Amino acid sequence: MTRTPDSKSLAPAARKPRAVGRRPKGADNKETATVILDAAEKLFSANGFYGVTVRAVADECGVDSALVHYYFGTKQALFDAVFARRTELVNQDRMDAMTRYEEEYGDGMTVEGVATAFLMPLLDRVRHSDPGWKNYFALVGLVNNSRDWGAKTMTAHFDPVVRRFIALLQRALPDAGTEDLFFSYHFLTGALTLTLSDTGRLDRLSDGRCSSSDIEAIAPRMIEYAAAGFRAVCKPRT
Amino acid sequence: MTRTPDSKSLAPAARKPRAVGRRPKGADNKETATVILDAAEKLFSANGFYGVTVRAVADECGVDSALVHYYFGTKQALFDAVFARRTELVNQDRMDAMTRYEEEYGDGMTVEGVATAFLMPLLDRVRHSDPGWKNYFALVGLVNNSRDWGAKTMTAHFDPVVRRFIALLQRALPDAGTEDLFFSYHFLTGALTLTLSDTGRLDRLSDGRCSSSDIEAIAPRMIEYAAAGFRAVCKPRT
DNA sequence: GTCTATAACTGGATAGAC
DNA sequence: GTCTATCCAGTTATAGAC
Repeated sequence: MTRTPDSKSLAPAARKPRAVGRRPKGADNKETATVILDAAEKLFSANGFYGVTVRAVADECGVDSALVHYYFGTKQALFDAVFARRTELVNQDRMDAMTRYEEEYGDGMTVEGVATAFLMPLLDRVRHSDPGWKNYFALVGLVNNSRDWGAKTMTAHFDPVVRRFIALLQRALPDAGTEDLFFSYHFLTGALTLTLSDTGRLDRLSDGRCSSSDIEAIAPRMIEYAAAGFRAVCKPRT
Repeated sequence: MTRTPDSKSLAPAARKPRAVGRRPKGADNKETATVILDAAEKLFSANGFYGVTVRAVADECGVDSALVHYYFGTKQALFDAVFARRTELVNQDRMDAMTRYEEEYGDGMTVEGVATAFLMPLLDRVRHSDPGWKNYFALVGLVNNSRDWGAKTMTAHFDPVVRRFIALLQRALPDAGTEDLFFSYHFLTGALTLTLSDTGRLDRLSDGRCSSSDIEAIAPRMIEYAAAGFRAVCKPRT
């Protein structure tokens, strides 16, 4: 991998020289397993499953590569652990937010309100939290656009929260056809996961005027855009 | 890679047993280079750059792995050739379509019209063409959601056509702020590239009622959705 | 729990016969 | 142009000392 530091920089970052001393203990002693997960999350989000070696993960966090196997077994299991760790947390929050919103507004729900409950627990974490969350979300964006295994992974982890979202939308837009709702959701999730991927493309394209990590600017626009889109597509058809 | 046919099927398809006879010549003699590009396109789109080996590409099309190096040099160069081959073609068509639209409608351009000129040359190829185009577009979807090198690759290949698109939108929506236009474009391209990725997720989520490869159903909705979204986000702000 | 050492194998790439 | 044979760096994973 380090054999092609050439042309397009498709290669992962050159591996750091093996950390000489061990990982410093004491003051900053997150559990070793957590340290490994954080490093793996960062690298997987940038280079995907195959673009990361167990050794690169170990070197990234100054831990011996045998320890990675000690804690997680296989590389695949490490990947799965990375993906699952934060998914549970954020999906629980999204479920709760949607439940609260439905209880409060009942038959007066709006597309904006439902979308806010669905999106904000997620976008809030991108906004305030440690870089670990950003890395995790970038990984979700990458997985969501990967054929076959990517879709299977998304389905396995996100179906319940998405079905709940669509059910609420159906109540907010009683005349909407089911297919229109699914397609509209598809457009929303594409916009969302591209934002989460935070590739820097928008930044470059706009000559720095806009950034895909500027959640303060993106969140209200995403909700406005999606709500208008849903209403346009999900109107009764002839 | 074939070492983990376990859990999540994150592993690429098990390699076929080496084709015994050589690739059949005569009747079906596409150029060898083309055959290799098609195979590489298919595998890269499913598994990304690192998830594909030169040997897997060679086996996929019944060609010797040394031949892949003979024609393309490095694996990186092969990837670049795959990406560039169809990009030129489709972008030329999109440029032409936007130019024709502008010439015909001038100051009477609509968001729907501009979006149609931008999107349809691309979506038309997904609809009617050989599976090679589908594989290529899935690869674009994957690259667009990859950090760093993905964004750089997109910028290098797609910036001119996107800047042209945004310039036309600015004429169709004279009151729009530049940032609102960029963010709205960002949402559109997220929806587009998720569709192109054709991961099968929408199909599964909707229990088969909708498919991300059903372009007849998606294209009009995508244009409706995006146009409504652009108008909602790009209105004059206070 | 952590490290060293190494087994067992896969990867990209090339030299050289035909 | 095409194939065989091979080099060797880098890969996952484990056994076993501390």
